[in-house]
Amino acid sequence: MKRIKRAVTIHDVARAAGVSISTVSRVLNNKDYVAPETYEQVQAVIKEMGYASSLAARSMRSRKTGVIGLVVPDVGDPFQIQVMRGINRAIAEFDRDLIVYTGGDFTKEASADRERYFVSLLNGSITDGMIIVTPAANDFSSVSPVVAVDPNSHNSDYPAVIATNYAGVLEAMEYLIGLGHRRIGFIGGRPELQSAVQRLQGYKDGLQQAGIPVDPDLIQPGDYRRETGSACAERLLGLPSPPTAIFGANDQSAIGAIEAARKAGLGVPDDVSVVGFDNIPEAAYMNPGLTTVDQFIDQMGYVATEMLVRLIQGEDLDRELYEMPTELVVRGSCRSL
Amino acid sequence: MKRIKRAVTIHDVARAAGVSISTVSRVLNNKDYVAPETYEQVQAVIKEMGYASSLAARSMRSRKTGVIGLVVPDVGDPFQIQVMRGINRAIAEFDRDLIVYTGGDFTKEASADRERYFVSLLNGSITDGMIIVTPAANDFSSVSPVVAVDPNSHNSDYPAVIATNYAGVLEAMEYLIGLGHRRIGFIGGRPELQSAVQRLQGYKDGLQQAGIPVDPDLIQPGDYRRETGSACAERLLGLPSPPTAIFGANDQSAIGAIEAARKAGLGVPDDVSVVGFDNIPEAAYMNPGLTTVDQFIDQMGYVATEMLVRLIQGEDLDRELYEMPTELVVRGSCRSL
DNA sequence: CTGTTAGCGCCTTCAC
DNA sequence: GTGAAGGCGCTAACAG
Repeated sequence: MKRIKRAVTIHDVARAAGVSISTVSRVLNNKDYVAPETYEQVQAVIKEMGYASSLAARSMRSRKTGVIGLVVPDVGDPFQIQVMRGINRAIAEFDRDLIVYTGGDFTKEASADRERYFVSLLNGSITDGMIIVTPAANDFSSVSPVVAVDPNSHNSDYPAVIATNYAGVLEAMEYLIGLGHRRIGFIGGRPELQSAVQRLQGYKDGLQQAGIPVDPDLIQPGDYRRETGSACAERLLGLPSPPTAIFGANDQSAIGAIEAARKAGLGVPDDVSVVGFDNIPEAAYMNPGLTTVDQFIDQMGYVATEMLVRLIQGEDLDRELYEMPTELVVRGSCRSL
Repeated sequence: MKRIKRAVTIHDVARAAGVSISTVSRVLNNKDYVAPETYEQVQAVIKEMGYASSLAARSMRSRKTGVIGLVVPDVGDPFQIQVMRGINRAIAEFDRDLIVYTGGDFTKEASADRERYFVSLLNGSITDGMIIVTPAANDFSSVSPVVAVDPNSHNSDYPAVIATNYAGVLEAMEYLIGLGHRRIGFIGGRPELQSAVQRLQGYKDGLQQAGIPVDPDLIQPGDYRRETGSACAERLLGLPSPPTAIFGANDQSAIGAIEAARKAGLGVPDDVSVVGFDNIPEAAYMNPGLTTVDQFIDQMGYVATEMLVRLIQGEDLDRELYEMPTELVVRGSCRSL
């Protein structure tokens, strides 16, 4: 490993090239006119010395760094991975760099604090702007713009991208009810997120539109995680009058529900139908495939990045809230009664 | 959103609190003695103004930032996710911050360049040290330490953590051969990585130890990705004399192989036995469970972080190469002939 | 215990 | 075209 004793600075380059630091700075930034031969000269020295300008120093002088920050609660979560994919795509396209921060396993309170900490640590100093996925915190103080993906219920004043959760669930409920299901269980999401609230509402309204009363026993409080989904489904299936279908607020919950069903010796879709929300890649891999509501996750990441870049460039947004249309994807996890 | 017009600096705080900037700096860093009442005073102002010191400025002055950088080629890969989990655990324990960079879909050449770029961008300026997972590049020029997880074959001079790949594969081969398998296919990993080289060698030597000749047709060049594993397995199973067992250089390859087998109407383990390497969580979820070699991935991440922290603190390492012992985990994906 | 003074590495006027 | 000088926000001596 070529471990250099002391970092090579713009000074070193200038000295080696026999020019002043301003000239080096100029060739670095491709601004102002530099004599072609001087340019080549300096470039050669830079390459030879393996010089790279210090992000720290650079960002201190000029407000733009070209790097975007991303805060995700859990890198292991498929939803969040998909969002990252979309962001990565956009990052490449907009010629930015991406730095991501990810918390560990924290309580809701602790993650909110970590999010705030990271925003104030990075934003405006190292980072031109940040994207926060499913924020636990509901306010951030930051010089630079912040965009949320699937925002917290209490920070609707941030620019954000969110799916048409309500409409999506409604469509899926109609499908389920059309199949003849009347007792439909629901595994909720992280209640502090708008998506979770909207999906729950869609569930209730879907029932009501069909004239089916809402049974509180059929609504289990989840948190978008697979294990929790499994536990919720277990309770649902253990009810005196168990549901014939289960709606997971996201695919992870639904997958957990399927696991619970199998563990209880129940077949999907033969004994219980299951529907999810998200359309993560796993949903298609499964056997049978999971019927779910596609919310085009990676596109959400892309759009969020696009919005953030506009804000960074000082442009205005067409709309502060981008609503990603959803689409029901029917696979094999449901059957008609 | 509380968007502040201009970032509040240490100056603003000092002025508001009626003290000098050094005093503010002192309370910030909890160093030197500050009168308790002054301390409280300043803390109050800091909180009220929502002040956060600029990482950029801070890291420019003092060589320590407390943040560790991580470069992972693909955040969507389960192996890498597990490594990150381990790193996160260590980060919390050592009271550091973690910033991760992840490339998009690049060619090998391009990712090597991106890795180098990021190391020089961050290391020594924003970051105290970096961990590189499965590096494509084989050299980095950096002031601050770099530790690799599953290193490139050509940079064995970096501190690194790697599993006992050779021994692990050997053990699995003995198991397979003990089951009566003689024609065993092999799906290789990313050939530039030491792990891939060692695993291939283990495969060959395992065969030879049992007196089974190595058939080149049975060795397919993979790249640790599921899709590639699937394609390789398809070729293997299409051979005039197909293998009765397939060894995937990692679990992703093995899972891809299982998919390919199913697509070809073959049952696992009834028609083909499959073994993987890694023991990613998915391996246990599958049905049947995947027999694989556990390399305690998250522990690798933990150890790498531990090593890096020592290096950052100027301590010496007991050994430059930490070898994580592996362990065969037998599940249901193999059967005896 | 607290304030003053140098820079850290870089970009940006302003002269030449 | 190029160099010199100032300062970004902060910490680390050095005085008091």
